[in-house]
Amino acid sequence: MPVTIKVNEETFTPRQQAVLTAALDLLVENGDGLTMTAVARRASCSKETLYKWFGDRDGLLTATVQWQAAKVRMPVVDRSHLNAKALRLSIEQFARDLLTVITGEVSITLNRTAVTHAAQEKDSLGIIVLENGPLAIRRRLKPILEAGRDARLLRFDSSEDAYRTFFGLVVRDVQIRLLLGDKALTQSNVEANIEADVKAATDQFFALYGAKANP
Amino acid sequence: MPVTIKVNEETFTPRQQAVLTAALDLLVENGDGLTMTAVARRASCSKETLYKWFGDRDGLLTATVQWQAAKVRMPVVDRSHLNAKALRLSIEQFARDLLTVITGEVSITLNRTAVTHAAQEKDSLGIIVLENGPLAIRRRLKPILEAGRDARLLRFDSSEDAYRTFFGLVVRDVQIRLLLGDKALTQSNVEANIEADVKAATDQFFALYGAKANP
DNA sequence: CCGCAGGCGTACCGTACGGTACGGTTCCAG
DNA sequence: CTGGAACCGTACCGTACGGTACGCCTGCGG
Repeated sequence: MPVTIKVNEETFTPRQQAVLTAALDLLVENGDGLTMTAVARRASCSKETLYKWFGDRDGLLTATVQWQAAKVRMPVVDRSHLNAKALRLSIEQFARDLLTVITGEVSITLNRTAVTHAAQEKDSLGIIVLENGPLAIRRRLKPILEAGRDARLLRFDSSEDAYRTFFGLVVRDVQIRLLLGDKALTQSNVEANIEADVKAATDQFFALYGAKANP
Repeated sequence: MPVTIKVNEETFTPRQQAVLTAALDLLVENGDGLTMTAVARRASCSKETLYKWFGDRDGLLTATVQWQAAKVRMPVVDRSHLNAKALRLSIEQFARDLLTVITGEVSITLNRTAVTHAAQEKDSLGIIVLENGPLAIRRRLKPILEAGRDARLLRFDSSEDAYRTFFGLVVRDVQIRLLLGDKALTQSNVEANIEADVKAATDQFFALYGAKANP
């Protein structure tokens, strides 16, 4: 059984990327019903090629998730002159990005796929999703938070705790409800409220961690 | 194809409950690999009986989730004399219950199963899990919050928003990381920190919604 | 004692799908 | 022009699993 998982290798030929796009499309529209035959037909390639390129079904799945997750790129925040207003805008931007990503159809599909995968003692997809989702935001947000603390604009002991509180304030129960297919949370319904939610979460975050807040 | 989904009928004979217990055990230990043959063997019953009782595989799955989810019962909080201390203890208790439930192995399994199910345009399991998980807590917490507001101990416009903020402060990124199989979050690791997390979340909740907090 | 309903165990069927093999085509190097 | 590498399309294989059929046993009402 050829494994050849190219986890840390995101270089795919255009043809391979076309295959991955087809796989992702099938994943999004058809739910979990991703079959090798379907991918081959959709991408107009042979199954043999799929197996040559990706090893097995898991390899194809991993490559798809890896490749797509890596495409999520958050805007870099200017950290040079960090007054109160700029900090607040940065935080708001992170909240907006986070909400936009997790409510997107692709993100929901990828998270569902990874959760399903994790239910079978396979945690590779979960790690990839975590790494490119929450943890990516954390890596980018933490320096901002610490810069804010250095500038006496924020107050906290652990930037890790501050980040996780931020995550909770922003995401709340939206992600789990979307993953569970809650019909009351249509995507348009959520998107319409993103701005209000962003503002509310940012207000609450500053209420808890702003310099003027109680220690 | 006999359907006979007994969604609002949680009366199962002891023999049927033994079957459901076997199904749940298999689900927990074997992940997604729940096969009718395995359940029949584990429960020492025939597949034909399974199909007679539960219709099909989905029916068995639904009955299992429904039956188990309904077993989660949260303690009722005394609402009669609601001073500040009692309110705080109640809130803490809800936070503790919520964290304890969602970090439990059974809850993780059920949520994973429901998410997997939702990836196939089947939202019945998701609804059941939602209904008996977050929404059950919401139903019980909201009256407490509103009583707290009536007693001038809390301040908020929408009890819905207050509840969802509470959920976010308590759950943060723990649930999604557990569902994705994050190895850094072993169950024991989380359980050891539950008390500290409960206190922190409650503190933050009161900082945001306590009567003395900024409007 | 008889008959039958309920249920166990097992054999069986059909199908879907992962994975492989193979012939045919295109394209490029020499 | 020729050999070969890459790849497409498709046929094929093996297996796992959902669902059904059937034979047998047990308990119980009459």
